[in-house]
Amino acid sequence: MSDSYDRIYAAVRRVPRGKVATYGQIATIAGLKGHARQVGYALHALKASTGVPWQRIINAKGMISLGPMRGGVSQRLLLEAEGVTFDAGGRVSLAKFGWKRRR
DNA sequence: GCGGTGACGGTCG
DNA sequence: CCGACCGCCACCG
Repeated sequence: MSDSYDRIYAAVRRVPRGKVATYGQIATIAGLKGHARQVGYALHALKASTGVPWQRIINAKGMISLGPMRGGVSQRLLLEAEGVTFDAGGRVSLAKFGWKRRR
């Protein structure tokens, strides 16, 4: 396990329930500013039983980056279970659910 | 060690 | 508002 991944996971854990964060935001918090892709890799390599709320991480468009058959559907259900709503286009309102990091 | 790929982001049209 | 292009960089074969 690399320290970078650990930081990413730590950043993801800071996202409160019912809120969502973008890859770029997580990357910044993790100290990997501009390396949003690495965040994606880190989460993809993440196992289900790690306790990391990976479902709260979405792209800048407010949409689920995962393909529908790659777990995206599951992610959406998890978010809706937390109170996050999706519009007709399958997008989340970042203005309402976007997490504003506090320190 | 090289080249292609990707859970992305920002800009341009 | 939405789609297309380019840029960045770590990971995998």
